[in-house]
Amino acid sequence: MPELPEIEILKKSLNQNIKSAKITKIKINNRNLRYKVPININKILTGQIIKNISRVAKYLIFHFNSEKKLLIHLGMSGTIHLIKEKNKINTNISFYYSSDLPEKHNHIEIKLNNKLKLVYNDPRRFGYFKLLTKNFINENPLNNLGPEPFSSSFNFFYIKKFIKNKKINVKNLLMNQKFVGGIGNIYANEILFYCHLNPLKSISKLNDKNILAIIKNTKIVLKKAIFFGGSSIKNFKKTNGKIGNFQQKFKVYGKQNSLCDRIKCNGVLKKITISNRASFFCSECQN
DNA sequence: CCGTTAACCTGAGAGC
DNA sequence: TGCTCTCAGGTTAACG
Repeated sequence: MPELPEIEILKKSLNQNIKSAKITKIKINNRNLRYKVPININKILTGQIIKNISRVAKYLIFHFNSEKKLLIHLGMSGTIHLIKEKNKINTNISFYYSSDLPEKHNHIEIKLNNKLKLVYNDPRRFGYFKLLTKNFINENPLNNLGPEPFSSSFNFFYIKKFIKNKKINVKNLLMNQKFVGGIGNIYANEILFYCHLNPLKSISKLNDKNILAIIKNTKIVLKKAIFFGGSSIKNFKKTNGKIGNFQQKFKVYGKQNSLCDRIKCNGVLKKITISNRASFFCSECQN
């Protein structure tokens, strides 16, 4: 569920609260995430000082005072909570809005030397922890990602080349992490609305104007979402005590049967399924 | 190689 | 109240 904007917000919150903290102990309650949590993670990371936390696409990367790195992907339902050790009172940082730490599915607990404990909660267990060391550089999932949406390498010529001889629709293109990193189902739908593009449109029929619109609106939508603190649906997400508010700005996601927001368009938003994912669009102004 | 589908999981909500 | 069914912000193995 978390896409680029939500991970970006989470990254900022974590840097504000646990940068330069030292890991004193890691407790694994359940190793069975998408991939098994490394059994030696406690031994490898205990004593490490968190130098910085960065984001690439939908991945969080913990950097330490050594070559080691910890990669975290939240999958569909992963959340990170920082709680105070002694009284278990929450700090204001958790991916979801919740006044308490959930009782179930707290799979990994990382104790820090600043009286805080980072807890990884993930009911569906689609997320995972991966250690990156020199020896495993070839297993780095980041190697398979396309450019960051805000980077200069996500440009007209790159897209021209990427879509050449490919035969998929534009929605699947945006969600393909090898094409561009960080866009998921919500933002793919929203970006296509801003582009006036039907999600089913074949990428072989995209003209130059369409490509430029994709580049421009991808940046606009993601930046706007970050500005509003990400999207919080169902369970609300906190970022330093505030929930994300971008869901209030949705133009199409989850809004089937509503009227199109665009001025001078009287279309009714539709919901269809594309590659097993819900897709929302206005059939009047997205062509 | 390419594109599509099913599978991995649990929980919330709808409908009966 | 409780059962069954569907759906969910992601990724990828397996298949044709």
